[in-house]
Amino acid sequence: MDKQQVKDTVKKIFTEYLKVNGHRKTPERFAILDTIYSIDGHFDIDTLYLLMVEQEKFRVSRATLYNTIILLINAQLVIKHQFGNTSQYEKSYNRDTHHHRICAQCGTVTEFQDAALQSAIENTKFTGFHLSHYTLYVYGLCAKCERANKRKLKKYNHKKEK
Amino acid sequence: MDKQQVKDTVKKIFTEYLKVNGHRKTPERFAILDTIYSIDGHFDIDTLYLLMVEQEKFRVSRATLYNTIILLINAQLVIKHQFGNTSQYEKSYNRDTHHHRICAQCGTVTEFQDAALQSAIENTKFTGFHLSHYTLYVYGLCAKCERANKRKLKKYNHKKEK
DNA sequence: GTCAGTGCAAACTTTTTGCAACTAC
DNA sequence: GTAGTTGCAAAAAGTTTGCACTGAC
Repeated sequence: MDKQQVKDTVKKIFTEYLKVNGHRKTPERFAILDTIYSIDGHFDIDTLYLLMVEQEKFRVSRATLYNTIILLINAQLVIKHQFGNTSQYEKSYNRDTHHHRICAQCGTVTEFQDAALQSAIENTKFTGFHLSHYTLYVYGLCAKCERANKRKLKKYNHKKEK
Repeated sequence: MDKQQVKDTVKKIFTEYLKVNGHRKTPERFAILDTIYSIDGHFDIDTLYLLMVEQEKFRVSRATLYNTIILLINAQLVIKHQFGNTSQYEKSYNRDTHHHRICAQCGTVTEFQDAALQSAIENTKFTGFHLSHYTLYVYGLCAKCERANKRKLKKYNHKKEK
């Protein structure tokens, strides 16, 4: 599915969501949805705000972005991450499944894919819960930080032996 | 392992961590570690602060809690979650593996366990990354919200037919 | 004695809220 | 016309920072 097709589809889904839930179909809301589906990867509210101002497609306030993104999350068109201290968002429709590997020490986040892992999660049965998506955050030490720690330990042991 | 044994062990691990990294062994730090390992489940900084004030064991400032918890995370004795807008923490040493099921609509978080899922994650091979722990957040609709949405949809379709 | 660590308050950042103006229905 | 939505600014909530004081080494 190409980008424009995805945009058309999510617009349809959002329109239906708004109708069913008695919300108005404002131009701001569709401009926000369109902009989000132009972004690859993660973004935060401020980035989205600046991007929309920059593109001059449609000027919206931060408050409206916060309001609208809640609707999009409920409509299952956007998912929310919370790495670090600002909320990160990403489109969720027609997006490849991926997991996040986070260094507990330096905070670097990298994406990875793993078919076995994916099917294990997707085959998990839930009762009284209708699965829509999931986020797996794997924490550990990246190679760089692990080396740094080993150096520290070595230095300390060396001192102790003196 | 009983609670006191766990506390003793983590105290030893933390002491070693402080030594290796050239940090001081202050009474505040050990009081914080001890309090955290008395808490079952999640907590946020404010809850921890109030708990320590209440217990009158050791009065520490919020700033010290923030400072210390970063050390504990680096020492891999505490893990950080970010549901909602406040950071949540939990002890990580000798804690049962569990996953989190989150309702995308009402935000309710429940823990669950699944052996197949756990082994799939733990058997995933990483190169250049030393796994320490992971968090799996499964999002979806809880039974309650799903029912609510179906009612809304029905109401809407009913209206449309008129 | 020295300097890392602490407490306090102020600053900063992100998100939420109140209210008047606007507009989709 | 009317109620939901928007923009703006103020407020709230969580976290970080600066600085003087304290205490671990």
